[in-house]
Amino acid sequence: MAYDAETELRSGRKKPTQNVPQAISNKRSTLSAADWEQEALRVIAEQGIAAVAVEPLARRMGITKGSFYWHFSSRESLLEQALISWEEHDARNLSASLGELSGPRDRLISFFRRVSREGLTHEVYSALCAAADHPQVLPVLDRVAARRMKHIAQAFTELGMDEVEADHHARLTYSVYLGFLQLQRQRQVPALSSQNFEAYLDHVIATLIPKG
Amino acid sequence: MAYDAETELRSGRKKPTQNVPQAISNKRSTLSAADWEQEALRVIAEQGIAAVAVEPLARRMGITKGSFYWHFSSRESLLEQALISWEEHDARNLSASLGELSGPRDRLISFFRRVSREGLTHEVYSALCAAADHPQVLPVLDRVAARRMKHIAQAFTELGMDEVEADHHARLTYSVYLGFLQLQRQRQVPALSSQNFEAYLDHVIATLIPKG
DNA sequence: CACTCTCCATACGCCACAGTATGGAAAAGG
DNA sequence: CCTTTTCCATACTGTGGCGTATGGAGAGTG
Repeated sequence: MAYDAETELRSGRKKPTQNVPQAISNKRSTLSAADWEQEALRVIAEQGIAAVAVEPLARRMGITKGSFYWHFSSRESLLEQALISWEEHDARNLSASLGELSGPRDRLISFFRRVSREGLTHEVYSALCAAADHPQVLPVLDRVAARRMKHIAQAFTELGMDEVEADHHARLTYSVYLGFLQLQRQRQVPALSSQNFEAYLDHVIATLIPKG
Repeated sequence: MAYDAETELRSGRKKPTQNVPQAISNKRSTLSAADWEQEALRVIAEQGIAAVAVEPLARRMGITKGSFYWHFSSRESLLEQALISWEEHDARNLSASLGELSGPRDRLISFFRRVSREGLTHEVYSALCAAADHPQVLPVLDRVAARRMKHIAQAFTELGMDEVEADHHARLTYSVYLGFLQLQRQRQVPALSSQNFEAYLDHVIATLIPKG
């Protein structure tokens, strides 16, 4: 696995420690646009898109708006950049998973298991799903979902389904994933590490993935 | 079916037509708290919870805040009342569907088919799911999901599953429903009336519901 | 050393919305 | 008919965020 929760979003440069009592003063003395993007993605994962506000974000980073508007023209452009960055990362994740496993059944199982790894990526995705009405988010969501479902449908085709059935089954499978994310946001799902979760996952796999 | 998109939210009393150029001036000359609640639910369905703001809502109803703060102590209490009202309505829907169909398989199929009817109820639910992080919404979501999943698990039990398996399958089935709502919000789902949708629905039923 | 360019702090104006205060019109009750 | 109660309009304060203007410190460069 090339990415996990730790390395997903490289932890970035921090600020120059001026008068902020945080213990994380290190690295560079100046911020880059990428730093703002990564912090925005963290906020999205933690509190959703609506929480991505310039001034609170700046406070969170121990800095002021002055910096932000030097790197970005507006809040909107930050979102745009952050979303692009995240989407590219997600696309890399997907093709990476394609390369590492050969069998279609393994790839499908890995798709579900991936939920418990890559925490931040899925938290961001979950938050984005919650903002599907946002004009900047919707196209990203569409592309990501389409990519993933195509990936899944391909696997089902390899398992012997015809194209129409594979498409339906891919949509169904992906819906299960989306529904799981929703239930997870409601904390109505067993802990990812519990054995109850493992039992559920086995049930899902047994129901959705033909025994190859 | 006791409720459909038209009668779900009874269209309520409107305002006294003072200087607002709308064509819907009728009925009572004074508003009730219930009118505010219903309008709030419509806004939730259309634009999500965040769009439920006092002044915009008042403008939408052709009235001013003065009215609102006579009926409610705060925006928060409006949300509280509206959510309670919706939850009660949804609970009635559920038990109504329990009464009208006898076989468990029919009840499960009807659960999915119900999505295309009861438009407003599901639009509200979909919008609430998108705001699962909201402290007032979360408990409502929990209760509603729990009720529905219990209902579904009961049907699967009647179809011969043991309790654990029925619970897992109910969670899985409900996840499919939730995922469908998500894809619907992204407009990545065939139109509810299309034959493509019917084909997908057949696939879902064939995959998830044991042939009794 | 002076000069420029990079990055950030500070202060400002603007707007949207929450909630309050108060008065007034119209219906209800006597 | 007069009074009380119900319901709403208007005007106000306060808060929080967006975007702008401007100046200043620090590093890099001649």
